[in-house]
Amino acid sequence: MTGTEGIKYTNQRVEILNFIRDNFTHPTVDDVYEGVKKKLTRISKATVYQNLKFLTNKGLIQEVNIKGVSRFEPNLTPHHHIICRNCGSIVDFESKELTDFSLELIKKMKEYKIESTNTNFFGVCDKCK
Amino acid sequence: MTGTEGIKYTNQRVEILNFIRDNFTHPTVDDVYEGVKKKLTRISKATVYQNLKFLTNKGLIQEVNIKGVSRFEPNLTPHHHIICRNCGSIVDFESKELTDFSLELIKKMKEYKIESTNTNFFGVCDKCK
DNA sequence: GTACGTGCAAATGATTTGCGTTAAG
DNA sequence: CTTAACGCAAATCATTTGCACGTAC
Repeated sequence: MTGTEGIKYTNQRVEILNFIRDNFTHPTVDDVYEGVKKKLTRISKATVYQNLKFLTNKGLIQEVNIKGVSRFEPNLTPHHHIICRNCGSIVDFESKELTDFSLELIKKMKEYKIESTNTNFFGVCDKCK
Repeated sequence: MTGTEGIKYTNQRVEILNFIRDNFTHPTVDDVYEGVKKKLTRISKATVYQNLKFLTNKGLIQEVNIKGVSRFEPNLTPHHHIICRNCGSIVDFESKELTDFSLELIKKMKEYKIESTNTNFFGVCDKCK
């Protein structure tokens, strides 16, 4: 893993990182706080904020903003999201095909140097149908 | 235009709506407030918030959240966004081809009833290159 | 005339910051 | 030992709400 040199692995930081790595539900700041607090009862929310920013900057986790809410995920590879407008659940949608198609299409826009792309799908999940 | 019956067209509401209809830069709440204040100097920010929500609910404008910031746009048709990571500029990218491709692809996910889709492109614009 | 909208100030909620203390390397 | 991280409380910033007054229809 690159960028991991010189990181102080405090208990708090490790628990936050592990929590996100074990969670594919795209937890919010509060989700992370509540989850980590079960092990580290004295952790403060400021520490959670600080570490989520830190880990994101280090590229160890990724931040996604969905409908104005910050969420965090361990999946660092290019992918897409399917979002249920009823229950708010979010699942990853891996499709290199879609990523490639999007990037190919955007090449026509010569004014831009595009670096990444992602597609959001909004609809209703199985449970909510 | 549907849904426009029974709307009280106050000065404030009309100016806010016109401001967004004339602006294709995806203004934030503050951008709208500053812009409309030039004509209606006594308008309050609460009124701007209330009307942006109101107009969005009525389907007269659309809200997009980009990197955690709420923005508003007059473009009601399905489209995509190109975002410069340097200057933050956002431009619309019309591509029925991409929308259709995305929707076709997602049909394989039988668990979901997808209603809409949109793609964000991140990169560097001409000026910032 | 009535219901809805407005402006203002206060309330709420999310996130950041300052600072004295603690712990990783 | 030294520097970065922690916990806590206060500060900041975005957004919402309560209410007395104003205005569209």
